[in-house]
Amino acid sequence: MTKPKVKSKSKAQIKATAKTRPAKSTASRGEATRERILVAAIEAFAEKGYEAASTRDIAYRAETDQGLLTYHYPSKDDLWRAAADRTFGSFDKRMDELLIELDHADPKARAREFIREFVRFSAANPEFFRFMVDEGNLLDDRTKWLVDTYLKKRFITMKERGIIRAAGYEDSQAPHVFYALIGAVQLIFAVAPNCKRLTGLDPRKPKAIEAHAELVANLIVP
Amino acid sequence: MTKPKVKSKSKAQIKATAKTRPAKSTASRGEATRERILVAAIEAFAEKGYEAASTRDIAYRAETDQGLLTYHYPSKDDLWRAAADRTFGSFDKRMDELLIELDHADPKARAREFIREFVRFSAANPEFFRFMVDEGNLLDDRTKWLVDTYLKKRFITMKERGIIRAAGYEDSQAPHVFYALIGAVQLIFAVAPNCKRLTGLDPRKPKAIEAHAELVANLIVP
DNA sequence: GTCTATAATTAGATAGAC
DNA sequence: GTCTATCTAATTATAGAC
Repeated sequence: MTKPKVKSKSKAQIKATAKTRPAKSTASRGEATRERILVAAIEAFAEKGYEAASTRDIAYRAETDQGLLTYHYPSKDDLWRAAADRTFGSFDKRMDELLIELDHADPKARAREFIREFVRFSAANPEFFRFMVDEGNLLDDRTKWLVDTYLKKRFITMKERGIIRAAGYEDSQAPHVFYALIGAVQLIFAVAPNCKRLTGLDPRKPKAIEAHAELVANLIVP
Repeated sequence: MTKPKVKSKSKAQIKATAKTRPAKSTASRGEATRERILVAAIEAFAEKGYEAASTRDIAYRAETDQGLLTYHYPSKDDLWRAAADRTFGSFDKRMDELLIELDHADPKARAREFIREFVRFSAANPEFFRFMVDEGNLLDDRTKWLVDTYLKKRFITMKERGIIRAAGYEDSQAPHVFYALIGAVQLIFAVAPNCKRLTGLDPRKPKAIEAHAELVANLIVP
């Protein structure tokens, strides 16, 4: 639990509050540790990318040590896959819910609201973009896994649910629309500190999120 | 010049061809080595990010060794700054030329052609995006330097040369337009192998580049 | 200018005490 | 389940021969 040389955000002493409650079973204590490690891993991988994120730093962020991290996740690759599973799994869940909610709207209104909600979700979960870009330019095992396990499903759904056509494009343009949409929506949140320094606008503020949602919805579905 | 354990692309034996020509001065030989190292560094930093790219691998890609790399660039940070200077410097140069070329066009046509040429340049130089995203989410010294030295100038130019207003937006929306445009234009090229596997379309092909240019120009300036 | 050898750190993975 | 200690390998930076 010693702080590694590489600096990372200081954390509130989670364990301090846990001590005030009656002791839980060792099993659920383990589950809680496992969860803290996973949350810390998502944060670290999103911040620095796979190679640059260290398991020592992740363990430190999770208020534990590297030995215990290895107990819960035998290898760094296992930990990355668990982190990606959580990130893309919750994204999938939200998008599927959303498509059901919007089932009765007319195609154009549905496409616009889908995009707006996609912006809101991306602002709250900027790690999605970092995982995708970090694993986008080299076709290693992790990249292939990410594409085959999660992105393919999303790409197909966008076509089948008519988001592409509702926005006024042919299905043959789907690849261009797909990446243009994700880039237009997510880049600003993925480089939020950069944006703040460059423009003075902090894109994480609620007003900025809504402004971005409106702008991108107008871009894609005028 | 020994190959590092971490694999990278194999290179043609540049030195072999150099041997067939009359010997050049040691000064210009050094310049050539310096240049090969810089090109290799841009490639490696764009592929893997600052931390994950190793100076040994960069030296190997440049057909030399880590000792000589350190002779030309005393520290990894120096090398990164030289690589970023080259990348953003040539981008600045092209964009400034372009604005002069388009000086006599009407505002809307100018904005559209500016975007199209921005797409073409981004396809040929995908490293721009990786540098920006890699240094976007943490406000370290390199990020601040990048924003203050290069991005600020581009952001101001886009407003002053009327690209924002010509596209039909208020200057107050400039931050949103700026990042939405860059994301919509560049993501697809930055994750080209990902796009190829996901959609079957290789965005690096000339036809795909033109299709993307047309689509994004229509998005931003309908 | 070039390259080999090496020092000082840090990395992921493992062993074992409690 | 938790944590300390340690192994092996990779990292940046440096020293010095040629």
